[in-house]
Amino acid sequence: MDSYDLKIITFLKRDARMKWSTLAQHIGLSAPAVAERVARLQEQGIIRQLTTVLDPSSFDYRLAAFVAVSLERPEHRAPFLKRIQELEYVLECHHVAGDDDYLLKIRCRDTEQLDEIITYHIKELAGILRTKTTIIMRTEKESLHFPLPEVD
Amino acid sequence: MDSYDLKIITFLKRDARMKWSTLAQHIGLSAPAVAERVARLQEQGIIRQLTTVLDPSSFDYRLAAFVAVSLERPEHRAPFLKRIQELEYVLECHHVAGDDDYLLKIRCRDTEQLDEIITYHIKELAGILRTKTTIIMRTEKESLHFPLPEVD
DNA sequence: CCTGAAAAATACCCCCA
DNA sequence: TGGGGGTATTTTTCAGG
Repeated sequence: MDSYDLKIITFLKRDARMKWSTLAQHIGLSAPAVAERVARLQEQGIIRQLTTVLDPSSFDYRLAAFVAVSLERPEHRAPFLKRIQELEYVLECHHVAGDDDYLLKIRCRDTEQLDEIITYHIKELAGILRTKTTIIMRTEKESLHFPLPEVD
Repeated sequence: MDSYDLKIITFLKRDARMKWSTLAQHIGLSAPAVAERVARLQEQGIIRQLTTVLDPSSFDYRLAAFVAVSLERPEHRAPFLKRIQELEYVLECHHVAGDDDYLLKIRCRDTEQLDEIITYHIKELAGILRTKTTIIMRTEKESLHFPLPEVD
């Protein structure tokens, strides 16, 4: 990955549909070269996906929450993680250090739906010691993009 | 927003660069109609952005952490939020209910850099009562995409 | 990685329901 | 108002160097 790749990525972060030809002009390569590099970056997994970020409130997702989960014993892990992958409302699941084992980020319609998800889809599993729910009242910043090395 | 829009969004989530013509074929509209709808969805803010998701480890981001922050008094909020917007390593900032005031998600190189960010860029501010750092050891799931209503 | 030609997709027009 | 169709133009793709 060289500085051309970095420049390409920088532009594609802002607009994933930018035309190869205009992108090529900006960075000083030909369009085929740019297309080839992007294909390679995708194959290498450096670019995970070119995707669409939607506005949650437009789809009636008005609630977000973090839910900390503690498991009783290690053997409860596998079924828990399987369930987490199935639950579409659970957007993130991180194994964390500290008092609790996992920290989930959940997005759903309202508190009633959150209650349903936690009570009937998570706590219902064997080996859930406890859950600790933290409601998000306002999201002040939500970025996908960590800083990239500067080029030029 | 009708079922055509939902179908369009569903495809664009998977591939933001999908050609209007192929997308149009899939959902049963003409290419110009699809292009027009996507432009409208962007104007309305339903589509926030067409962007690129990168692999953090490819860019030497090996550490992620949640940092809970408590502020002394409400007047410390504005400068805190301003600083948060400036700090590129802070990807998310949520105002939460409960013991702490804000929950940040930070992505950086290693623990030393995390220490530097917390100590010299966050704790350094006036009115920071305390911070509580939770290291993410493994991310089991990390999705941008909440479930959309089914169509057809 | 570039050039150049073939193929494809897009944008813009007007027409229609 | 919102979608279809046709055509000029742009863009992408693919070959060869």
